Amino acid sequence: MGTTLQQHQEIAAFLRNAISRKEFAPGEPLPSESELCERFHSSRGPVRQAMATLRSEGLISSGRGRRTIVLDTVPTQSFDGVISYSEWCRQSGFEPGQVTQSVTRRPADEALAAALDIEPKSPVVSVFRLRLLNGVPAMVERLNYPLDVGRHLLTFDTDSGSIYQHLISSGVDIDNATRTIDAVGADADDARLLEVAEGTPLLRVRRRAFSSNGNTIESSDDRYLPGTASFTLNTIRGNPSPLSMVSAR
Amino acid sequence: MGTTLQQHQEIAAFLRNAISRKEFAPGEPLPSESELCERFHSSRGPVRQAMATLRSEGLISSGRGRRTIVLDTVPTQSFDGVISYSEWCRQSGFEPGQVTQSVTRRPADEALAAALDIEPKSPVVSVFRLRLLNGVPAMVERLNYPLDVGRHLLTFDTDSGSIYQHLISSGVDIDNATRTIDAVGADADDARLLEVAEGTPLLRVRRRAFSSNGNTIESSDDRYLPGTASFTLNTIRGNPSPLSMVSAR
DNA sequence: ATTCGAAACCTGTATAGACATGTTCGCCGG
DNA sequence: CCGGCGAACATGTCTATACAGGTTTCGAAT
Repeated sequence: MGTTLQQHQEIAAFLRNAISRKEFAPGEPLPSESELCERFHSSRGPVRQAMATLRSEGLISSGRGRRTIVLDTVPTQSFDGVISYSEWCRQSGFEPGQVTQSVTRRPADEALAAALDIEPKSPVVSVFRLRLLNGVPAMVERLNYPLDVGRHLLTFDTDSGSIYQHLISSGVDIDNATRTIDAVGADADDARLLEVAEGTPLLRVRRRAFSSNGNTIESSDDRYLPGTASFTLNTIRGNPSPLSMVSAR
Repeated sequence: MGTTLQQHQEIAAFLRNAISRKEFAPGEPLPSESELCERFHSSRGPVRQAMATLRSEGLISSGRGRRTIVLDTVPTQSFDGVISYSEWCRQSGFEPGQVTQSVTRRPADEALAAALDIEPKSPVVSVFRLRLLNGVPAMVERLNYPLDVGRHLLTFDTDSGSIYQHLISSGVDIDNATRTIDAVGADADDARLLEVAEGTPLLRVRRRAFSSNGNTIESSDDRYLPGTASFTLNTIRGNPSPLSMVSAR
């Protein structure tokens, strides 16, 4: 954990911190690069690297000649928060909770096998949980893992906490993830668990997670009650957006 | 337009191109930095800058010691595509269309004034359009502009094409934008225009656009028919995600 | 043949300096 | 008082070099 930070990480962390507590007001300028160089006894490289990070996070806007300014601020999200509902809650200051409906070991059907990039009928482990936000139903979670990942869950109490944490500490290597966001109507299960009418609009987030050598680790489907969660993104001219809108047609 | 590209932009464009046409297969390695240096007669700086861009777009994953690998690829989106439905369609190979319902000049109510960061009752220009994808209803668009921006629209035929293009060529400076994504049920207008039942789940994207000196330029609300559009995002361990999930509670 | 270890290679990090190009601000002249 | 020019300053781009800390590979010793 407490590994020493690199300079550019230290600078980025300092700026993120100062921005989030409004020490640098939205709309007005950050210290100039040369000031930051002095303050951190660093050359321009690390400073610019930190700036580039903040820019790609949508926190600041800069340009030739002008001072770098702070944008009206959207909190950023760590990788852990992207993957794990529990982590996200904790980062946002809420209390996560879960009520497990089922943990199943079964052979994969066509669609799931394709999503996990394995042979059809290979064994998979599926988890079906209702997730709570401060004790109130907020999301329905359907997780699917290939057996060599999911086997760590068969002896795990899925009501006790974060599956992600458990997988990490079991040595599973998660390197990157793809999320697809759309809207669906609540099906019968969703409706019952979230205590709404069938067909109620839900925000759906499908996620596939991969290890650094390309193996698919997870394929999941989370459905949020509207009002519980929404997604926010800053995009800056000249920085291509990593969020791409895709048509199904 | 045809300004000469900087080296790092040229390298990034080359790699994006090669990746998108699968000349570098998903899952396997990109040329090493030193190869790219040779190929582009450049030092490591520009090459690493290009890599950093692709990484923040979620296209590649790299790490100390290992080769840089191509992730299963999500097309990226230019800033124009973020702002403009017409641009997005064109980038995705579809034919955009529009049927204007109304263009209105009126005083802002409380909520809209707050969203546009102007005094209540200041005049605003609102545009209400049905948008088509290859001739089929796909999205309901509600755009709102402060008068000094919107005045360019009062004499513009909003059925003729891209409002964004028109504003740009009228000299409006758009620097960054915030998008918030959630799900809502279709209201009476949505339902009528999209030819679905009231309450049908729609994917809503609210957008606020800003100039480089912080003025709010636009506040909009787009509602997509499910199946027409979804959002996809790659996130890589160690790169904080610019897409942040926010709870309303 | 198998295993272990060192060399080769790769990306990450940092330094220092140079020049390009846009913005801001103040001085000076009209 | 105002306008315009220029200096100072800001960020963007590029080069060259060095070292750190991982992975891969291949050869030598067992």
